[in-house]
Amino acid sequence: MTPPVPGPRQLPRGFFDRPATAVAPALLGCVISHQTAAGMVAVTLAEVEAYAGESDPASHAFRGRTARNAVMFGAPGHAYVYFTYGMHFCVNLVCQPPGQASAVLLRAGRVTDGVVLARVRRSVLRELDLARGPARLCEALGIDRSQDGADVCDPASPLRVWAPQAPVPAVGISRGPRVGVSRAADVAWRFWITSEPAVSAYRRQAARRPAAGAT
DNA sequence: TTGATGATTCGCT
DNA sequence: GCGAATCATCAAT
Repeated sequence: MTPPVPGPRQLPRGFFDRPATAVAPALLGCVISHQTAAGMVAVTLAEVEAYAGESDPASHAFRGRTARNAVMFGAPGHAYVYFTYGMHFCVNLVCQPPGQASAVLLRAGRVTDGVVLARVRRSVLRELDLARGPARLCEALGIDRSQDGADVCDPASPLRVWAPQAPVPAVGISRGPRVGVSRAADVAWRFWITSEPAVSAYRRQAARRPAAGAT
């Protein structure tokens, strides 16, 4: 007989072909998986941030297209991976049609498959901390610059994203200002699952320069 | 070519 | 709570 519950469904490209602020909350509860020679690790997303693109002062795309952010200007459903602070990687999922550089930063989640491998990569004891933070999430999944541009909608891709087993109800989602950004720090484009402990701690970035003309 | 900075994390006080 | 680690990227020279 057919199983009562179908297997996980990979998210179609159309899912990402809309504004980042719409994609971000919809990604909560979804699963990102990375298959490598060492094995498979999957993370159920608990916290994300939306970046609107060239109109968003906090986005890497704010100053226009460069070699680093080129993937964000491309087709939706691709991974934008960048290197920062001289030692960390962070991963985004590109939204909207080519030419519109919006994306969703994957900030935190719970490792739901491949815990043993994730633990080896992260060398931390607490399971809750394996993917709690954008750079930690990348390290647990084994994501680096070689995944920049990966198509997460391709069934043959090592990096894929799956629909949640059960959708997260809207009432279970919280939102607030984005972490670590000094510009556009007032918009509430960070989304997380309220009841989920595997969410990164919020730290406000010291304002570099108040908007021109401020006191 | 040079200099400043960062969508962070970790360890120490 | 504070600062070091550590370097790709980008604006200015």
